[in-house]
Amino acid sequence: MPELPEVETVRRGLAPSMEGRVITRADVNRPDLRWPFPDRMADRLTGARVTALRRRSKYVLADLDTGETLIIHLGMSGRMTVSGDPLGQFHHEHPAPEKHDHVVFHMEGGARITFNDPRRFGAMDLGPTATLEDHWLIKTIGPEPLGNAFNESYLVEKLRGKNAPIKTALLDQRIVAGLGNIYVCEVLHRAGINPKRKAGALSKARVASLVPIVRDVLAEAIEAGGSSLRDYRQADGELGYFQHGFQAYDREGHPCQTPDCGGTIARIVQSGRSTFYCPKCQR
DNA sequence: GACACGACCTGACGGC
DNA sequence: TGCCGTCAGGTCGTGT
Repeated sequence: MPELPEVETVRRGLAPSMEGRVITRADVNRPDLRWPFPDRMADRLTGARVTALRRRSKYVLADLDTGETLIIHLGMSGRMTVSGDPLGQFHHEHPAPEKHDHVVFHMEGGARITFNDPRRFGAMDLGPTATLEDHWLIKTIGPEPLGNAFNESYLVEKLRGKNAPIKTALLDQRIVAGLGNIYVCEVLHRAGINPKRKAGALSKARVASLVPIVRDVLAEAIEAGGSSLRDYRQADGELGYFQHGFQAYDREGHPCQTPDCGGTIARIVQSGRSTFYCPKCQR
């Protein structure tokens, strides 16, 4: 899926066409994605003005002037694209509808936001804005990695005594929000930490070293517009470019780029998911 | 409680 | 060409 950098890129792409504008109509083309849509979702969205477009972890949050917030998750293959915005930077023409266009928002001003998700692992829900942090999808999520609450002492404390591999721990959204398979691989490679190491057995210094690396990797990926592998597109349909900067992810058999390492990137499976790492320089 | 794994879906790709 | 198996950016629920 889109991980945090991809979701942030999508949010930034959608904001000019959504923030401050009224949803004049919502086409809901099926009853559910991962879960059933909330009752009367189309009715509750129609006529609502989007007062702010935010992000929490991998969720896009559209605050509405009705007192509710639309919660959107892109799952593994979700895309949100803008078309027909005469004031924006996007294609003026509306493209022909495609298979898997599940929800379409028609915005005041002519823009159309299309949510397309072939695998339907995505989700949408509505919840009261005032108590959004208590929403069941949000309440267990850990701190934002780019915020102040994610710091060295927090991570040291959170990983203390953990038996799970550090790779698995960093994927755990309760520990830190927004990291997915790609960026955890990249972070551990940059940190020189073997993904199989037990999280609780790492020294405090090594755990602490992860914090600035997590921030750097995510910030660089956002700057590059995210990573485009298979399904991901930015809101304007363009590709992200961070995949060209991958040091480990999807590079099995390729030489490790770490200076003077000379190792070869390997692929293993942890918790059912591919891990890419260099057995020579990640210890 | 902690952890591993299956399930949810569709599509792309490689091998035969 | 076409079929089949494998894999994919996530995460909830279940079993151990």
